[in-house]
This record gives sequence, structure tokens and C-alpha cells, in this order.
Amino acid sequence: MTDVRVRFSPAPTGFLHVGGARTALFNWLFARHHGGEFLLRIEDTDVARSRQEWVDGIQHTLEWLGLHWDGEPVLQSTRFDRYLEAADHLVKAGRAYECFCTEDEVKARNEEALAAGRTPGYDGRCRSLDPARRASLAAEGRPRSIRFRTPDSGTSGFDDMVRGPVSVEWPTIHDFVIVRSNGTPVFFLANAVDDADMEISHVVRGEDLIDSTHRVLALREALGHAGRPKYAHLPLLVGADRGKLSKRHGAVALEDFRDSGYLPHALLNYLALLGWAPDDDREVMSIDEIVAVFDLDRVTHSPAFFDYQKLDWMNGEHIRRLQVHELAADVLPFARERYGERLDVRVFEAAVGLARERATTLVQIADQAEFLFVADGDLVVADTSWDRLVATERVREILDAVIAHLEKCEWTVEAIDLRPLLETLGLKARKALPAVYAAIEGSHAGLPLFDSIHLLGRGSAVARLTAARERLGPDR
RNA sequence: GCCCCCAUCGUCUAGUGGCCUAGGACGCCGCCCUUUCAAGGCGGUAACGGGGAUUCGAACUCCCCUGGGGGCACCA
Repeated sequence: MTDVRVRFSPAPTGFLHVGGARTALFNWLFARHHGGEFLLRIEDTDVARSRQEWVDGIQHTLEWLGLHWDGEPVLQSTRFDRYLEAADHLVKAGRAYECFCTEDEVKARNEEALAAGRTPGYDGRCRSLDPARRASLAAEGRPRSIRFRTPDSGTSGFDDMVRGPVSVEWPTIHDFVIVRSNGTPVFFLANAVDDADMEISHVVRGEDLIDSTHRVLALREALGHAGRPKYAHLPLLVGADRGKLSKRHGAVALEDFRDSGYLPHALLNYLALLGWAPDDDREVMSIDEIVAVFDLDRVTHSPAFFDYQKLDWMNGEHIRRLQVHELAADVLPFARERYGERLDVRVFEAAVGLARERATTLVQIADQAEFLFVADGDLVVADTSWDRLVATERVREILDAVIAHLEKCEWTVEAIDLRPLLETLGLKARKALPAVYAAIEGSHAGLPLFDSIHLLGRGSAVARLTAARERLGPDR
């Protein structure tokens, strides 16, 4: 396949969500795999709902993901003249007409039809107004929109790269608005014009747009553009109830995933597996590996459930594949935000090395290192962990012995190892250690104890154990 | 109401007429490892929606049913 030119064309009416990111990813992968171009087009024809902050947000998020686009983004709001010119051309050619029905009137008639059990859709009453009537309606100051006249008979069809031949009878598609009464162009028109002007070779998007394809294709043909792009409609992403993925299912904004500590590559890897799979059993893959084997012919057909648990697993896998210094750099912003000036970068890197083996998100790594960056007096021992400490057999004896040991032992991880000491006391490490974890880290479960004590330093370690011992009070 | 699309373990998927007593992964359960928690290792649980048809032979082809999703905007 040659000359691949695709585009991702979000409407800037909100943040980039997982569905949009998946669409962007599949376009990007397709372009990169075939050595083609991946363009960005902002579909901001709905002036009322589009906001500059969303335009910026979407671009920043795509960059964070690493889905870099070629060339400058095309903003449809800067191309209204071009669309209006096309609309004018269609009216002159008799393919579109002025409609004086107001939005409310059309809506009312549709509701009436629906209530009566009839099929809704524009009834075509302004289709063939004579010039005099048109002039008088315009003179009345009636709002005027432009509608595209759809064929009254015949079939519209196209060959979808993932679904095969798709067709629909024209009579089921009613005349639709291409220019609003406020003079702004509508999606269908802008889409048809831009895909032609930008010489888009393949349109890859969500299945929710499959029905609109017939209208865009008809416009394109009416505008006199030879040929058509190839279309590929991707299965939708759904939530736990199998409905369209939305906020009530959990995080859907890409920013939320970023802020929760997910790696862009893990997210991309997971998203790639939603509706696509390589021809072998690989799942955890680098972006380059995916690009090398990705193609649209292996895209699946049915809606996919976004599984947060599998994403967590995937993120952990990618975390473990990073070098410690790379991972530390990724976690650093989260740690800085939490620990500010108290953060000791050398200690932090060591902690990341320990946390790496047991984390699913960057935030977890930052959190697990917390005990290293709080003052001894500010360490909070979680209630359940304190209960566990209190319930530990011979806990006073254990703490006293550990304190004594740490006060004088050589300060190496090997020397700090408490197991020989516990063995001397006839205690099982597995039973006794959770109490020490709690006193040192504030939790009975956390980073490996001996390394943690080593990183903390003798003074703090002894101080924390002593504080726990004092809080415990004398044996009664 | 009308139109379109879809249908393999709970979830993501492999599978394109015999290699399938249906494979992998997440999750879950058990065991091992173990300095807590994880991670890791090993094992287990679990699916071709139903009915016809074609065929020597159907998860794979066709039809019907059922179920799910999407669309029918002066949103995109």
C-alpha cells in the first residue's frame, strides 16, 4: 500500500477520551506502518460548543501519548469560506436547497412523527419552493439553512476495510442540513470538503460514524471530486454495562490516566489490543513492535470492553521493562508534588528501584516511598498496621532487640538484616517483621524492610522504632 | 418506529471447513518462592447464544430467531 494519508479529526468539545485516543492511535499506527502521513484536523464547526482550551488540551495529550502528527493542524473554523463556497455551488447545481423551516419546527414535526409511530426525518417541504415563495419567506426574515437533497431511490454503498460491503437504501436517508441558519457549515460538508482537499486516502474512525459515511460520500460526489477514500470503521469501546464508555464507568479522560500514573506506552499498548491483535501471542509490546506488525486487516468487529484491571497489569509490565533511572525520571514529578523540598533524589532513585517490582502505577511508586520523605514525628502508622503491630507476639521484646541491634550494627543492608537476630530469639521472621514494617514505614506492607531501613538512616530508624515502643507502653 | 453493524471463556482475543477433546492474556482460585506487600514460577476454573441448511466433516459458509451496540440533529 502506498501514499497513505490519514487524519485524526476530533471535535474540541471536551478532553481527549479513551475512545478518541484509540481512534487516533489506529490512524497513527496505520500511517507509520505504511510510511504514510498522519494529519490532525480540528473539527470545530460547531462554534458554540468548541473551545480553544480543548483544542490545546487535545494537542497536548496527543503529544504526551507520543502520537505526533505531520504538518500543521487544520482548523475547520478557519476554512468556513471554503465550505460555504461549496454549499453555494451545490445550491446552484440543484443538489441542495434553501430551507426556511426553523429548527424548532423540524424538531416538533419529528417528535410528532415519532409519537405517531412514523419514521422521523425531514419531510422535504422546502425542497421545491418556487423563487417567488422563497423570496417572500426571506423577506419575512425567516431563518434560512441549506439542505442537501438526497436521492429518492437507489442504494448507497461502500466497501469498508474492516466490515466489508456496507449499503443502505437512499429513501431511508432524509435531506440534511449542510449550512446552519446562522451561516456556519455542518460536519458533513466540512468533512467531505476537507477529506478531498487534504487528499485523505483512508478514513479510520469509530463505528458510530458508519451511517454518516453515505452522506459524506454523496456530498463528495456532488462536489465533483473523483474517487473516494477507503473507509475503515473501528469497533466501539464500551463500559461495564456494554454501553458507550463514559465517565460513570471510571476514568475516561486521558489526562486522568496521566495523573494517575499510567505510562503513555502502556496505555497505547493496551489500547492497541482493543480491537486488534497481532498474529502471534504477544501482548506486552513496544510501540515499534506494534508499528511493525499493525494493519487494519486484523481489526476485530465487535465492541470491546475497556478493562481497567488489565490496563493496570499492562502498566506494571511496562514499568518493569524500564531502566530504573528512566522510571525514576517518570515518577519524579509525582514525588516532587508530594514531598517537595524533603525529596532526596539519591534516596528516591533507590526507592524507585525497590518499588519497581511491586507497582502498577507511577503514583503507587511515589506513595510507597512516602515514609522516606516525612519527618520521623510526622510518620503516620495506619490503624490496621498498628493493630497488627499490637497483636504481634512478644512485640515489646522484638522492638527492644531491633533497636539495640540497629544502634550498633554496621550500616549495610547485609548487617541490618534482622533475620539472624529473630532466629536467636526463636521468632519467625514472617510473624515478627510486619510489626517492624509498621514502625518504620507506617504500614505493615511496603518496600523491603532492610533496604528501607538502610535508606532511612540509623537515626530515623531508631527514632521511629523507639516512638512505636513508647506508644506501646510497658507490658502490663 | 425505521436503518445499519455485531455475536468464541466474566473480560480482551486466536481461530478463516478437518491441525479444536477450541489456544493465549487479564481476572479469579490453589500451590511454590518469600523479609511484609507485590513481582515471579507452576497448576486450575471458564466460551463457540439458539434453531435450521450446505458438507464426508462445521467456531469457521448460508438462512431464520434471539441478544447486544450504533444511527435516524441546524453534535461530530
